[in-house]
Amino acid sequence: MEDKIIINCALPYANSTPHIGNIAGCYIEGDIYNRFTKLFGKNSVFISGSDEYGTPTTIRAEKENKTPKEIVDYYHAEQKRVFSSIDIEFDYFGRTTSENHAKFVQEVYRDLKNKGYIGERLMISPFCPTCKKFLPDRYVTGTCPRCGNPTARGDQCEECGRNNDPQDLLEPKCSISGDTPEFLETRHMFLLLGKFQDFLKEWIESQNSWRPNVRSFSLSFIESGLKERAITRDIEWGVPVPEPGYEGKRFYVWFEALLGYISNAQEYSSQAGNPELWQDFYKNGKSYYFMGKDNIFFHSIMLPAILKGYGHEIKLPTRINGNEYLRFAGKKFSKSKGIGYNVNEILQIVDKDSLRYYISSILPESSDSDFTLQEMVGKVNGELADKYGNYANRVLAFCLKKDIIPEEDGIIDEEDARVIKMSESNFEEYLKLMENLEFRKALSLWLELVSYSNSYFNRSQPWKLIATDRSACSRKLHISLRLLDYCTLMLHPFVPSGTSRIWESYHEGAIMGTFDELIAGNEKFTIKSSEIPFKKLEVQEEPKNGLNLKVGKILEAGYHPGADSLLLLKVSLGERNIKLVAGLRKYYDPDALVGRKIIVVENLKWAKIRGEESQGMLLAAQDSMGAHIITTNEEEGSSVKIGEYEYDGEQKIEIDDLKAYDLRVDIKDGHSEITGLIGRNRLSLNVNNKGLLIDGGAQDKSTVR
RNA sequence: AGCGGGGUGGGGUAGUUAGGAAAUCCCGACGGGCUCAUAACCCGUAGAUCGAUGGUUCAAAUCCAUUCCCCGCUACCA
Repeated sequence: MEDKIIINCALPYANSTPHIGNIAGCYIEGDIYNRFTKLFGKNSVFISGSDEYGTPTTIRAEKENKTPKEIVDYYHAEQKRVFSSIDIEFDYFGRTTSENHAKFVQEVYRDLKNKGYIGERLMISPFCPTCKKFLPDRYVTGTCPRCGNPTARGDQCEECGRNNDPQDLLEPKCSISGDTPEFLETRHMFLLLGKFQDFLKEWIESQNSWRPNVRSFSLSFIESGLKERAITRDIEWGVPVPEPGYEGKRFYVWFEALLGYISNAQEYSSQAGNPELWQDFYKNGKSYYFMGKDNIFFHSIMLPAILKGYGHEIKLPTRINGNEYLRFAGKKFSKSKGIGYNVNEILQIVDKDSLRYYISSILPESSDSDFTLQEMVGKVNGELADKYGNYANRVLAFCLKKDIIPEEDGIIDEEDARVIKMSESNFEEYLKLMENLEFRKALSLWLELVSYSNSYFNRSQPWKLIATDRSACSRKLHISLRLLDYCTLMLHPFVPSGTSRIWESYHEGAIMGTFDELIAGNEKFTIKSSEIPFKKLEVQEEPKNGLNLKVGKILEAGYHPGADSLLLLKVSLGERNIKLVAGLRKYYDPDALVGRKIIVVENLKWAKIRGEESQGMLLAAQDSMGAHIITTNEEEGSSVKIGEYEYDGEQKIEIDDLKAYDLRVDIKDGHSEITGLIGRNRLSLNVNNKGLLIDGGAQDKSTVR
């Protein structure tokens, strides 16, 4: 009997719009695999849903003066809309605030409790007498015991990064009422994870098909010992705990959300008119889970422990597919810092097919990968539009224009036989890779076949054959179209819309049914039209220099009182003086710096470093010998250009923005210069057309910052 | 500085888990072909001592050690 397959994607948290990093790290892979399994005749369902409980939702609701329900309603709808805007089609996209979900979570909880996998423990938690409730750690503020920051939070101090317990804070306050919380005992239920330690170890060790990163991460986690974990909290927004005395408590999100996979599948089954359907999948089938690497622990350890404890014949995950991160031009995608695009924004630049193609070709399967507009344009135009799109168009347009019907004529020459064999073996290999979730490799195999198809068409020269041997011409075109069939179906899971368009332009039906049926039905083609299937992208960015670099002269230098690697400098920029903090203490004596000319990044956001304000930053080259300040003989206050580009910006920049310019030392023919990137060009920094100097010299390719 | 991930032709990458003859593919450069097609496609050429050093081995991009550099997160980075 054919395997049943359930495909799950980590439930997205219902408080934001997914960005490209989320899509690439999880959802698009699920969608690709789902489309693949369906196209190749497997019985699969693709399920996810929004994760709607938890403290971040409460916080957001308070900030926006809304109820948590209003927040999650909005984002649930938003997420559905965003996924469908890029053809990510779930069979069911549910939500953890459903009644059924709560019922199922409580059922699993009772079962685990009865079997002795859950124990009650006493904890000490901050309780606000004014608000009359226990406070989440982050709702407690106070003075950090390490650095003295008076606005540290109960979970972490933003100033020194220390991870706190709320009890550690001096003069703790409730961040809502401002009153001093009491530390009271409170009871909570704990999942006794340790009971599963040996089982999990053995189970994970036997999972040979898992990616190495997932397997080794999980094993090393188990190696360090599994501790019991609280599964309830003193909060209001969550699934109620069916336990006397727990009326004011709720399940902690991670425990409850993991069960969403099954509760969503149950809801899907009911909706499909067969409430027991989900059992087919979870008891007799395979289950695939797609997620980002930050979620591996929950899926490879928590979920299996819960399912194992619960039993009821539910099978443990078949594959846990943890992905690395997709970065945007080298930086982590971040809404709050405005790095990268969310899906809505990127769709104003590219169409969904191009976006899906590009993301598929750089999926962060085994290591972090970079999303850049430039590379996207290159790949989409060169591969999707030029090679594949143009191939479809050139074959179809030829047939239409010359009014020739591609048909077999019973003859197969040596060349044809070789091509057919090649396409078949390429396809077999593709199937193996797809089944093993190696999507990037599968896609590069596809590209190989596209090139091969173009090559065959070139060698066949149908434009000549049509005059000399119409029958052979028709046969060659027929084979060309069969190659197009393979290319189109292989690409279909990745780029569903565009491939459907192409398919329908030369077949009677749509891409419906299984691969075998589709291929078998193609003894004859009915060419209806030929259009350019993929438009080329035109994304151009005017290169500009947003770095305001000025020559400065050090007036005073001294030690930073509160840090052992920092210096404090007073610097003249000509018309005014500024204060700088510099990490040079290990390499420079303050006295030796006074009077030196330096290069200052003038439009850097001011920042407080260990209590001292830094109103810019000086440039220094860093190599294995240490730090070397960048200097010049020109007047203080002079501007530094990158190539011919003068400063052209108004905004203050973040320190991370410097990385885009990739300032570094370049040594050519014995001469050192400082260079930076403007657009694609690496240009040298100069003041009044004179190059910059490096104090003491530095090694080639040293980073300047 | 701590943790994690990497250094492979001009750029981007595959190959490293199980060491083995000529190191993969895409872009770019150069030369050629074709004219059906989206100035597209196809063929060919050049270009890499696989970061460095040392070791194991008949054999190392691949294993071991040391080291340098880069990136991400964190930070006494600014």
